[in-house]
Amino acid sequence: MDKQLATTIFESLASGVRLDVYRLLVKNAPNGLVAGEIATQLALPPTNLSFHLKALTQAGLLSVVQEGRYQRYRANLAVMRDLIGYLTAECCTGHPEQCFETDAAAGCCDAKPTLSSTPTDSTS
Amino acid sequence: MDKQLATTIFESLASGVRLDVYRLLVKNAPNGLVAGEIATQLALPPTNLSFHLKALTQAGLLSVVQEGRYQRYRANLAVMRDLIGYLTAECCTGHPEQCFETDAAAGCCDAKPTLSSTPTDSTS
DNA sequence: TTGATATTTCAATAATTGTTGTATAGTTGC
DNA sequence: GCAACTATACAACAATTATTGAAATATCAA
Repeated sequence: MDKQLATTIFESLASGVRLDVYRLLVKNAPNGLVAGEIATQLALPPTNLSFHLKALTQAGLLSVVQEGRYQRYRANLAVMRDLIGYLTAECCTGHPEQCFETDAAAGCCDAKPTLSSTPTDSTS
Repeated sequence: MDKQLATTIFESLASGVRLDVYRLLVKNAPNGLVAGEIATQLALPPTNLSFHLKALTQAGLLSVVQEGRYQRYRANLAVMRDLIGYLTAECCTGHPEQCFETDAAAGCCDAKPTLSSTPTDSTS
């Protein structure tokens, strides 16, 4: 994970449409969905969906395989895991006691609710 | 965390400049830095930095307090934690065995390297 | 007060991104 | 071969975002 890739990934998720697409595929992991199913569920014109699927795929967030005349898209969860690592890897240098309490992504499947509402200190 | 906020946060990080700023402040949590220090470290014109700081702050990723004639910016780690939860909360419905292995954000401070191929690059 | 410092706001411009319709390419089944 | 279906590529236009310098606001120090 380098800066260029991280920026590309954030750009990919910085659109309501693409965020919907990505989350839909996270929810439907690991089977994924074919393009037409995504278009139907999100009520998007195929041209526009294709534009956004391309962006997500080029960022590495999705992978795609051909199945006959269909294209099946899947969320690439490992990339998200690496992105989170990139954001948090250097945090709080010299002050570990102030860090994330996380557990964070463990909210997935392990369903540890320890994090959802606990505020750290706060400034606001 | 709703879709609008998540999109705003991703937009905030979808710029090389803002990603640099945010990571610099994560690294310098919890003390934060004043605007001039950020400008110096990242070699940015103050006008441009102010533009990006405003975007990050409005997204909730940073908080700011006035210290005399300085403005001190800090990364709001709780927001990032919630964002990660938003992305992963519904993943793999019905197929938990295919999920994130994470641990992910625990890379912070706990420094469990179990998850990533490449830990960091750290050059901005 | 005056002058220096720190940061933001404003306005103009440059650059990028999103959406849509039409056209194209590949797959299936007859 | 042909026609129907799935999806992507291209082109035009609309909309948004990034960058910069000049001016404004606020604080500090004498």
